[in-house]
Amino acid sequence: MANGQKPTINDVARLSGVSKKTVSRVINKSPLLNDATRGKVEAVIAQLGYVPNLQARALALRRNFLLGLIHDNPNAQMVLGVQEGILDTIRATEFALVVRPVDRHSPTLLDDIRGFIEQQRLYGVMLLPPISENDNLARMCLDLGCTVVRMGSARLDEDARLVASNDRQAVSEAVAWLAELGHTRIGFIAGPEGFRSARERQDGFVEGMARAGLKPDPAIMARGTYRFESGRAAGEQLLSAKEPPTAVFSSNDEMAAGLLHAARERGLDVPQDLSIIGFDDTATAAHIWPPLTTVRWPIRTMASTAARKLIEPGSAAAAPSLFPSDLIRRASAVPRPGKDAQ
Amino acid sequence: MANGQKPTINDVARLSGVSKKTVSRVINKSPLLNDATRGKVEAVIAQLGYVPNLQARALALRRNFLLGLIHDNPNAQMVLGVQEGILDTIRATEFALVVRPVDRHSPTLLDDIRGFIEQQRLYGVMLLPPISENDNLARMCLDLGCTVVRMGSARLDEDARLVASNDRQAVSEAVAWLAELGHTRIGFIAGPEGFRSARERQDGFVEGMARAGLKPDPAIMARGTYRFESGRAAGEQLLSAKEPPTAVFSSNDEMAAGLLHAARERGLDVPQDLSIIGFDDTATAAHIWPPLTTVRWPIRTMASTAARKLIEPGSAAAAPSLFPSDLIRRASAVPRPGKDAQ
DNA sequence: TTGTATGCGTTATCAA
DNA sequence: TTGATAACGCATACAA
Repeated sequence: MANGQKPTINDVARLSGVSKKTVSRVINKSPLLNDATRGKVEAVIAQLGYVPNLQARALALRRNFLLGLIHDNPNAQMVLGVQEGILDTIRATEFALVVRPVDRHSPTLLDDIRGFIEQQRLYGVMLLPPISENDNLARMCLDLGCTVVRMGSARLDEDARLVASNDRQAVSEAVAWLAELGHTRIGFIAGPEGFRSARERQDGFVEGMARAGLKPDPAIMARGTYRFESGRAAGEQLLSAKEPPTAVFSSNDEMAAGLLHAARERGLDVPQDLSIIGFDDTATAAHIWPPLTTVRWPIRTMASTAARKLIEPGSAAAAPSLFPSDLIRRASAVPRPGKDAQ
Repeated sequence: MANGQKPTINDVARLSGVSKKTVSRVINKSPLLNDATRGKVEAVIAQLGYVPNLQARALALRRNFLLGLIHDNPNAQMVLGVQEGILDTIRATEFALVVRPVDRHSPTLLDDIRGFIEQQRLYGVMLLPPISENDNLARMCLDLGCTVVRMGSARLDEDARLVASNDRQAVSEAVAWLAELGHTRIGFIAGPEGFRSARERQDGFVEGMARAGLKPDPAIMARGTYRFESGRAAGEQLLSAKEPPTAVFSSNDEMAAGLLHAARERGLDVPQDLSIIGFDDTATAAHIWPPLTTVRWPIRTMASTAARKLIEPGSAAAAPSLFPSDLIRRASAVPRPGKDAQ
């Protein structure tokens, strides 16, 4: 405090006439403390505007107060939702959120992340899909002595280290909805190979078709990369089939937007000639025309829960790890035209 | 190293038979060091997998290695772009990026941010619009002993603390482009009052109109909130004017998407009946139909530069602080129909 | 070119 | 219930 520096625990101790250790006890809310002393010290703390030095605490405690968010995710809305969810949990704590976008195609991915965790000595990390599906990565983080929570679209780890949506069921229900609307020629745009979410959604599609008594037709199924352009390409393929679909489920919104463009370019009217359902409920979904019927999963709540699992490993297993999704019904999926007339 | 702990500088010193200080010199790349000693120590470091403890360094150096990103921004794509830009710069350094979404309407905004900076003892912070326009906030960060760079849409601080686009000029050019396409009834959707960017864009509109010899007509100008719904509402207002516009500049993409919906609901064809230009080049812009002509500013480069200014205050003033924007010409703005026939 | 003693701000140990 | 002293891992001042 002497000069223009920030006050330290020593300043507080001196001014309140107690030892450093006593101040430390006040900071750490130790129960064995005389109320009078506590009050005295707290007054000085307030008066000085003293804030404990987190780096010094980290050193002495041999632990850190940093949570890492590691991701390689093309969906900005989702990443930001996750950040907000994590903040919901840690806002009132000493933890801070450190972000690290990575490139999943980098040959040095593992080493990069290892270096990051070691250098910053993270307390815990949250892994977002698709890299959350990498078991080696998760194991490495654990070996580095860092708690881990993986966000995914299926049970890809034990409860304490998982927050997941149930994509299979969600897609199955979306397809059931299309069937309910009278559609029988239902197409599908898959996500990229190797993505767990892509597989889950595909399984959900097959399951939903089966439940509706429908048979998936490979002629109106295509694979995309989750990107807009791939959705457009897949759309061209599907729509040029001999017997084109009257409805298509796209494994994410961005590809659904691409499909919409493909339909427009062929002079088709959406939703009259073609119903579309997407997945993710990104900002785009509500802003395109027609507004897109899509699957929304509770990103923010999941992320908030994940953060709690990270900083309270004790209660981690008890917190929920599976979260239900909702079908958001907008204007892009309508009853099959002429259905009533049949 | 003794037990299962991470190796420290002491372990390295002992195993390589030198003092701690010598190891410290190796870590810090001190020039006055015998090459042989350096090699010997580096070998031990590699063998042990030793990583210096950043918290201990922070304590000894009385500085930290954390950069903060403080924002209350509705545009996810932009925030993520900023994060990636900052990472481009700090990836090879010891710095980490800590994020803090805030609520600009919170009455305790200043106190929240102060607590955050003090607690984490940030080295520097980057402020995103619209809160970057808050002079009191910027000053507080500075007073807290933390370097600051503000991202904005005009010169709102000195070079060392600024990365900005020139929104006024960009909008002026966009309007010039509409005029070139033959439009004379050009409408405008403004951003929310109190936003510097909104003012700059409005000034740019007026300037562009003047340059084209056109007079802005208040009957086809409206104010929005930068959100989708406000764009739709503004659109309804503009399009129900006695003499509706044949082209509209919207102060951001999201409102442009809303305007598009309003046009559709009135049975108008975009772009045949109405040309639209937006601002930001968000993901949505390319994915709506028709693809939106819009203004793109170099977010990632700006953020990367901002990070450099933060961590190298010396060269900060020298780095560029004003960045040019581009008009991305897509399909939503076309020549005014019948113009040639006139 | 290298080493010794000391400090950074906090917590843990153990005694009072 | 409190306090003196020694860590925590690293950097700086000053010597050698």
